[in-house]
Amino acid sequence: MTRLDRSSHSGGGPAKGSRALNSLLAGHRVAQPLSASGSRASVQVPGGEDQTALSLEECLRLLEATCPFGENAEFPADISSLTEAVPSESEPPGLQNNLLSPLLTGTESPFDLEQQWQDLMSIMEMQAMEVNTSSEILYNAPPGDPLSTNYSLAPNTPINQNVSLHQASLGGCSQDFSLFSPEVESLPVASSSTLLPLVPSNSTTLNSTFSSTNLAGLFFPPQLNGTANDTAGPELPDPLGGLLDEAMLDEISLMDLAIEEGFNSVQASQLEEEFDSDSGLSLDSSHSPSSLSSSEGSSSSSSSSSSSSSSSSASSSASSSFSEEGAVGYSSDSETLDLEEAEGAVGYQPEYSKFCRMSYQDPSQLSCLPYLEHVGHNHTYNMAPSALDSADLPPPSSLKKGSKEKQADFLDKQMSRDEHRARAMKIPFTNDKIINLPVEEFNELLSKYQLSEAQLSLIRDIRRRGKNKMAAQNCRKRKLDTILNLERDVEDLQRDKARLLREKVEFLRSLRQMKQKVQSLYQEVFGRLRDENGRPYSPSQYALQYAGDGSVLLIPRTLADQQARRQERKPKDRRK
DNA sequence: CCTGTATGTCATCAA
DNA sequence: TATTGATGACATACA
Repeated sequence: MTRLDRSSHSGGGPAKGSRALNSLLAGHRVAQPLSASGSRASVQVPGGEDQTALSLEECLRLLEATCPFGENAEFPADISSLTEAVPSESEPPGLQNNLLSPLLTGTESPFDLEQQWQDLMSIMEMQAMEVNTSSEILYNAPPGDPLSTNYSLAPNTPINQNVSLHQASLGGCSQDFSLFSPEVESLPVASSSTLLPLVPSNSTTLNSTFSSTNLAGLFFPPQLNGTANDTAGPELPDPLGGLLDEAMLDEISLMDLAIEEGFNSVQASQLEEEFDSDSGLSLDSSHSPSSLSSSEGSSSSSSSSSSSSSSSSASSSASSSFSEEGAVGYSSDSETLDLEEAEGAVGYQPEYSKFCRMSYQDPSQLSCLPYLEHVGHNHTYNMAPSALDSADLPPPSSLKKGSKEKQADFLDKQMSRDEHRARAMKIPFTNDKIINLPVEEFNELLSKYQLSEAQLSLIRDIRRRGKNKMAAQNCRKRKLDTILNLERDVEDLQRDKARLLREKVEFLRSLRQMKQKVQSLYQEVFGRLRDENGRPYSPSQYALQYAGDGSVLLIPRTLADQQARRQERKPKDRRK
């Protein structure tokens, strides 16, 4: 938000006195030559007298450049009442349709700026939904609402001490940001660059919307305009004004903070409503890491987990399965095979299984699996499962028996049910081979042996189950990864949302500052105007208005309001 | 005992 | 058509 910061400090507060005003204006020095019309800014009284009280042109250009918002919709009350009071015939020539043109002429293509503004507006519109509740409240706030109070307290506002500036500064400014935009685009003022983001998106409507702008109506309090105040029409809702409430801005900032820094319980409660629509996925930051770690480890540590679980399980289960299947002894070859089976049962990763197959060809490689090292010394799984089941291992003759028993138990625990079945059915090769060999090799292997139908059926089941087991593990891993990715996406989106909200708050803050600045400048300019008798003009009777040729006109409020009202109608007619 | 988690298994579909 | 992978559903073991 550097640009906003720059914009905010570039203007500073309204200056008092000509010197201060000049310095203030110098701060907004317009680098670009005057618009095509080149006419000097002038203050015109409808009577025709041309009273250039001061360099209004620059002042008002500054005003425009400083406040790219607002439209004639600002003060329907003033407009409507004044329109009724003043006949249109009294319009001074050149007042219509040329209120802004000088400021627009010579304007360079503002498309890129417009694009920026459009982007901003789209973001704000999207997010306006989220703050709608509070916004609506503020939109409909009565004239004496906190907002009006807030803005009536604008610093250095000599004219409107007792005036509520709610309408002037808020009512319409947020309604249409296009009001002053042309200046911003056309004037390469140092400060203008800081305002670029606020350039309106629709430059084509600038002339129409701006031409009728009644600056007095914008910035002078209804209290000063007796008739207008009484006949105030329905206020147009201000889509942004409500957002400017300081409390709400702070709230949003807090929410953003909460979002960015993770959701603790308190913050989560604050944001509960905000993120109610989130998916059922747990967004708890504390949850994510744990779930992530668990999932990450699900595959990599599957072997250890399975081994630990099986080891912790009672050996009775293994021995019972042995008793069920009641197979008999294995050859020494089958011992090695069993070792592999144990591996196959534990190793879930396909790579691991392949490695196990290699280890079959070179059993010494088993040593790389620490928990299988002592398996190599276990000779008990040569015994029939029934023998193991009955716990009648070699006669209780020596201490070795105990260790062998343990090893046998350990191995049994490593064996899957299919491995036990395979052993029971005297399947002459490892489950790992059964499962992982390619079809051709698998069929080749089967053809080498004379296998019974039951054995073949078991082998096929083992292969099917083994493959499905790995598939299930992969499937679960994928599922976890998907969930994790989704959670990450949600977090990213929440971060983006928080960032956008933060930007929105900054924009609104900047906007409010600019509104105050424009208001002060207007009052400064108006307050320096003097009539032929050297007396100041009454804000209740006169208003400043842009003319299309770049001049600034001092016109009766009634007339200005009438014009504003007329301009207000035009868009509606067009819509029809 | 209940509950949540991890894992294996089956059924099914699709490639 | 057989094989294989993916996945939902269920069962089981376990903490």
